Amino acid sequence: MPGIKDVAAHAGVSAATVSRALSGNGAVSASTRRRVLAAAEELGFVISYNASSLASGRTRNVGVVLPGVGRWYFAKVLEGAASALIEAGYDLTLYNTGDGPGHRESVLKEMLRRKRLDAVITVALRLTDEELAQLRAVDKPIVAIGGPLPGTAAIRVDEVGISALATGHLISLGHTRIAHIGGGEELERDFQLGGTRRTGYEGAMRDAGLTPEPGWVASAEFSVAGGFRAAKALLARPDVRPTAIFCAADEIAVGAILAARDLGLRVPEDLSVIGIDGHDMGEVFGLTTISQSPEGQGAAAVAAVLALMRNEPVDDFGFFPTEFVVRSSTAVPGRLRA
Amino acid sequence: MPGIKDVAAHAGVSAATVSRALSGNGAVSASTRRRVLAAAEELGFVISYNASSLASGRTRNVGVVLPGVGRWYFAKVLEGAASALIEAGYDLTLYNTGDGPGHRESVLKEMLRRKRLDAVITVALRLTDEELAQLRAVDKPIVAIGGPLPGTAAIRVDEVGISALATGHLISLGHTRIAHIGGGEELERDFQLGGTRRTGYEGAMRDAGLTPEPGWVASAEFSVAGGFRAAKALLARPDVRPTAIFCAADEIAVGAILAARDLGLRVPEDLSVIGIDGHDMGEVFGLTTISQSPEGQGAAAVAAVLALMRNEPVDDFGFFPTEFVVRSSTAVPGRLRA
DNA sequence: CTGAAAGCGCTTACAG
DNA sequence: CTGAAAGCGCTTACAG
Repeated sequence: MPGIKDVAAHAGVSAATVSRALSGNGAVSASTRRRVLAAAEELGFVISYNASSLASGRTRNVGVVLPGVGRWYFAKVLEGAASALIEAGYDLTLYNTGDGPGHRESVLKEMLRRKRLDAVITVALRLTDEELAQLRAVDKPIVAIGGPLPGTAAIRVDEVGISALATGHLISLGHTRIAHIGGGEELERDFQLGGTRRTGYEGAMRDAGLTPEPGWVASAEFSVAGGFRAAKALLARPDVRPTAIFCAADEIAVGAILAARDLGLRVPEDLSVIGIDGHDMGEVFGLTTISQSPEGQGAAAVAAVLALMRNEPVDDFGFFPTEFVVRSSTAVPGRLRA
Repeated sequence: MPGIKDVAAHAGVSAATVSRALSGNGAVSASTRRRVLAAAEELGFVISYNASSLASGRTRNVGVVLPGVGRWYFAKVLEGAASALIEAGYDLTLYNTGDGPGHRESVLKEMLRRKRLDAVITVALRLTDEELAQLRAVDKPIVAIGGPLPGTAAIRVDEVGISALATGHLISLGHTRIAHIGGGEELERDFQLGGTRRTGYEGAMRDAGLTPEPGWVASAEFSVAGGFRAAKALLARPDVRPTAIFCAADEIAVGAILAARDLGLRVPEDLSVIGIDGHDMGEVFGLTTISQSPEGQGAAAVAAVLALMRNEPVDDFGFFPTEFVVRSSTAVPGRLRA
């Protein structure tokens, strides 16, 4: 493997000049630069990031910390971040806090501090004060997606707002018997989505003067199976059956639609269902949802992190934009039909 | 940030001894080791991987190259690999060749050669000879999952065998009109799953003396929506309608089940459907499938890579085990019922 | 078992 | 614009 010295010899310049020509840091005459680039190309020179990092303190590597990659939302965020980082010439080191009891601790305590990172992007992570202090001690730019980290740049959608919007959509159609399926307890710790989305639902209900029946605020895993089970329970008793369900995630919503079909209920005639996400599966089910482009969130976090590394101010871009996608799973409730 | 010298001073030994005590390479007396560990702990010492890598040539970092993370299979493989790597104290650098035209090339040409990797795991990647040569030039252990890289350790399921098994299951139930939905063309380039799975299907059909109608071998995106569309087309003409479909992926199979329901066909009474994967969604749909544990494949690849790095021989473990999961989406065809 | 010293392959003031 | 030299923070023969 040729090193910078080989390139220098080949181009008839010093290693320092090669470094400057290749990195763009420092002035180099056009003709010298050309010679250096040609020599590097010819020899197939590839820089050693370790040496470069050690000498410069910059690593060209960004850490992405998330609670799992199996779930749709995380995978999409990761995809968006990976794409943006590769475009910018950065490596992506993946830290999965979710799988395994000690992993979360070892990620936060050790991995992140090994000085191999220029910046950190966290996804849907709620940190304890101690964990946050550890992260900050690294003194690198941090951008949080989803989970607001106090005092940190954040990419986040208006959870309460879109939840109220989704609930309001059902209300405006004439529904009064509206249930909600949110995230389960284990999810609360990190994701904290459940809480905020439920808040939006409850606010919209209250504002409309509606009171959910007991049991209408359920929780489920963020999965089709989770939604299926929760909706089955929710729809089991005909006397207190809701006419609409606002689900905190599209996968839950799909599960709810399947549960309804399973019980012989028609969607949307007998039951309206709305989700949040913009999951690819939504189209097949005609799912009305609020699309939140997780890929876009990942890319936005990368942009913010790159700006912070250049010491550019990151304007507080407010909430990440979402899109209301109306399909066929929501409609006027049956009893109001002509 | 304290360095190795600080620890050395604190423990009253040389930096060399600290290095040996902390890394385990080289002999250190028990009492010295204890003092060093105590000093490191007290100072909150965290090693600089860059410096360590530069000096030793080992990076404690494994690269994982895959064509995307959005698809279920990849996300699960990644999850399994990430978990196993963190357990072993390794970082995981993610390379996504899939998103963006130039990404594949830049990953293979540049990123992988930056000497920041101890080993590489590729997932479902079919490389050109040139790309393979580039990869090999890095001279690090390589383990391929799914996509067989000539001359490389590989984790792979018996694609042809399980496809024949799935098709055979339908045949043994009495089906003769069996269609197949495989992966689309764009998938072929990297995944090459479609091809081998179709081969298994065709072989089983031939062995049973069955000839598929024209149009019964369809292809789709590996997604619910893709399967839905392909199955809709497949089931459109009642005169040549199959009584069973073998789908190359569970997501396709779920799409097929939804398409059947949409057309008023009952599963399994009017149509049997079988998939491959073991997708979490399968249970809700009662999907019969062949489960292939992608997390397990990711973990197995990590185990192989770790062994190779220790210069241990990696036994050719044959095919990665799969599990036949019979649920309610497959049954004796309607016309044979009592 | 331990230490002094060279070296890993770059980057960057510093001087010209 | 360019080069010589020091240094980034470790590891590892080498010598004792």
